Amino acid sequence: MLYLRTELTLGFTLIEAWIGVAFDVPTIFDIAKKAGVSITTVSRALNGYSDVSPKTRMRIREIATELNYYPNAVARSLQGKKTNTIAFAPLLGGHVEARPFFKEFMGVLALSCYNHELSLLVTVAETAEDITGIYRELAGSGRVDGLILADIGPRDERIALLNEIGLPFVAFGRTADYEQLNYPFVDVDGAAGSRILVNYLYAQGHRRIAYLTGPFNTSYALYRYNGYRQSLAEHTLAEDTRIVQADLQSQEQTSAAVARLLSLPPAEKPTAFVCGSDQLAFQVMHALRAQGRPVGRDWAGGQIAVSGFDDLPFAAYLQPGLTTLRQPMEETCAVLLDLLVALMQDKAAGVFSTEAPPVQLGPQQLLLQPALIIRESA
Amino acid sequence: MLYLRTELTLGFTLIEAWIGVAFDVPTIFDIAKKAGVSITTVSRALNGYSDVSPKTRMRIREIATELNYYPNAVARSLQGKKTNTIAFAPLLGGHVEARPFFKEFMGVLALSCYNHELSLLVTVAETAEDITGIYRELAGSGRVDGLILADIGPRDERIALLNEIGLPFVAFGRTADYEQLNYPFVDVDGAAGSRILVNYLYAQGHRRIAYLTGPFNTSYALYRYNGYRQSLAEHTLAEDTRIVQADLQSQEQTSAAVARLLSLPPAEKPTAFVCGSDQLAFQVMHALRAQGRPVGRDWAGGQIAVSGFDDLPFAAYLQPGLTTLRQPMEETCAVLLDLLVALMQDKAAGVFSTEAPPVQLGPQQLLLQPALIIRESA
DNA sequence: TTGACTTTCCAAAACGTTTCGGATACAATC
DNA sequence: GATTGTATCCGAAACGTTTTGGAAAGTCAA
Repeated sequence: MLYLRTELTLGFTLIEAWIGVAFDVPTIFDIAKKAGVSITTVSRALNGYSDVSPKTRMRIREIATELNYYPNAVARSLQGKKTNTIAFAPLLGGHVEARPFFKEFMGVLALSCYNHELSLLVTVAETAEDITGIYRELAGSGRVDGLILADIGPRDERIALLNEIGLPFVAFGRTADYEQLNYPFVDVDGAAGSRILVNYLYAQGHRRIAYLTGPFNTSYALYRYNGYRQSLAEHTLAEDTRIVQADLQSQEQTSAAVARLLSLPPAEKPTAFVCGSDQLAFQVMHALRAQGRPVGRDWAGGQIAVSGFDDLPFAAYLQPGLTTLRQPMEETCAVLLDLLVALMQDKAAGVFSTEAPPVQLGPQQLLLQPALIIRESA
Repeated sequence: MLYLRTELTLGFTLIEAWIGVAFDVPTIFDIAKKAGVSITTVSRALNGYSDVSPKTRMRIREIATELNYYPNAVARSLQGKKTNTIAFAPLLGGHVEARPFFKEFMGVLALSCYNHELSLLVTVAETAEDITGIYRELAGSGRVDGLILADIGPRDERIALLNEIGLPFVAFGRTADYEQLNYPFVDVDGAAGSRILVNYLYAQGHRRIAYLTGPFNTSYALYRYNGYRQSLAEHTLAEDTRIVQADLQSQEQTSAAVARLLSLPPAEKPTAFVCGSDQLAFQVMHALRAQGRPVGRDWAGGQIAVSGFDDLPFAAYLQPGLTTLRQPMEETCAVLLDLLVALMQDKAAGVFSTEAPPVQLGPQQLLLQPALIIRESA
């Protein structure tokens, strides 16, 4: 379509508008005609095959640029070639606004795709039923070469589905049975992160450490929680010092949970609030502020220590700055794509474009380490 | 590909691995063969044409679901049908981490695409040269039906390019010459927003209002700044009360700018810091905190008022909560897609899926209004 | 002069759909 | 019995590439 500026008169009003005019995108045929060769030769010239003379190749190249020719990616993929596109099909139960991590991840993934010379096709699904059709269509349609999974649950029927379909994929996160099902994934060690954090709090003198978390339908939430439990056990803190508020899904629920914890008798009241995600920590700090309770490291002086997990860019701007565990997001996405690209080329994953090689759990299962970022909140 | 679990022996190590096995995705031919009809009939049955008997249609449908058939989207688009996919090709000069709004926008856009039953193809570009090739390829390849533009500059060569190429697009934001070039866009009225805000500050008694902004290479930054200027003029505040720090691109630069403003003699020192974006407001508050200056509404009492623009979800979590202008992001994306969908169908944009109809500047040019969100920071 | 080899090119098939222009069979009408 | 109409189906072309399996022409050695 070529758009032309024109003037239309409607009654008394003069309207300027762009009028669409049919306009042909040049194809390989146009080049062949202009160069006086066959389309085969054009194709092979443009794709760098050796069986075309330098002169012809040059001429074809010139005509191609002159005509603003770009090969039709759709025709190319139909023919069986790679699309250099991967899909990201997150499973969003409704509100994204409540899920800053999703946006963060997608942003970093998009940039990482750019570095890997890939396009990213985002197809949002809401329910698990949707996802089946979406994955099957994605596989059958040849629009993408691979798939990035996120929001992995402790048991996740999606990986069995994808194995059945045969679409190359890499999961961000792992199921509980990852050792049996040898599928490719990259995960950040949530349990290790929680242990590092609890050790740190223990060293600061904390003995009653509360844990706040969202629902356990994603396995990262479980791993993080388990790390907390393990660390308490290592420090031989009794079972009943485990003070947990789970399934927090809104500011209201979080505020209520915080109020409940604060109303415990002095001997049971926690001095530190460990949160399963930064988002939750934001809500917790919001609630504490609303109740006039100071947040900080000085628990003996009545402050309450708060920590998060993720290190969203925003965590640094909070007042006080949020002590949290950094998920190496860029590194994660880079490794995710390294793995996926290798899989799409049917190669074993070898070199990774990250500084430190990740821990290898299985042949295609990688674990990255979170880092404790100490700010003022704990 | 069908993946099978097997055991491989490498030296002494026993490795379990998934072995890829060629596996056929069913096509329209498979269904035709199984149903004993032609592929034409299958196609027409599945697409709801009337020239196929109810019995045949039913049988074909059953076989299709039994075989897990999904039509190949690539073949379909090659044939000239719609792809139900739009592209988002932002122009990122490097760091995304410094651009929370980009991630926010993309997240909301992805969800809005879901509501419009569209897929979103994200192709990040870094330089303006990249973008030419990307747009042309997108247009020629038939992978997408339309395009969403963002980060519009005061003069933006991309819209001329797209008009030449003939790919339907809608811009988020507008160039300075939008009245001459009658291209479709949706924008949020930055100038109006700034005026509302400055009026509010004026009513609060502020007379020396500083303005801090990033570079003026995007036109939203210019519109917002112009609104500030206009509002100062309306209140007959002299030109020399304009205290502007522009081209702020990092925390360091922002901190330096804040220090400069704070070091002005008492008669010139601003009582309010108006920031061109939330991101910048975060940095300003960070700097003020580092210098021990309290942020808030009580300027007579020595507090400094700080405001932002965007209302990122995070603005509410700041301490004190950030007073800012809300960009109606969901509404913007919805209207953007309404407009684009209409354009892709060669129809004039009519009904919008938003509550209040947006202001119409031109035939396909819409302006949404930001809303002042008053929190504690100003 | 022949055969072998190299260089350069191309026709046709294939990828999986949709669509155009009939074709067939049967019923209804004159 | 011929004509018209209707319901149901199908063959073949088209979309724009890549790839396969040669073909033609030229070069070189024997």
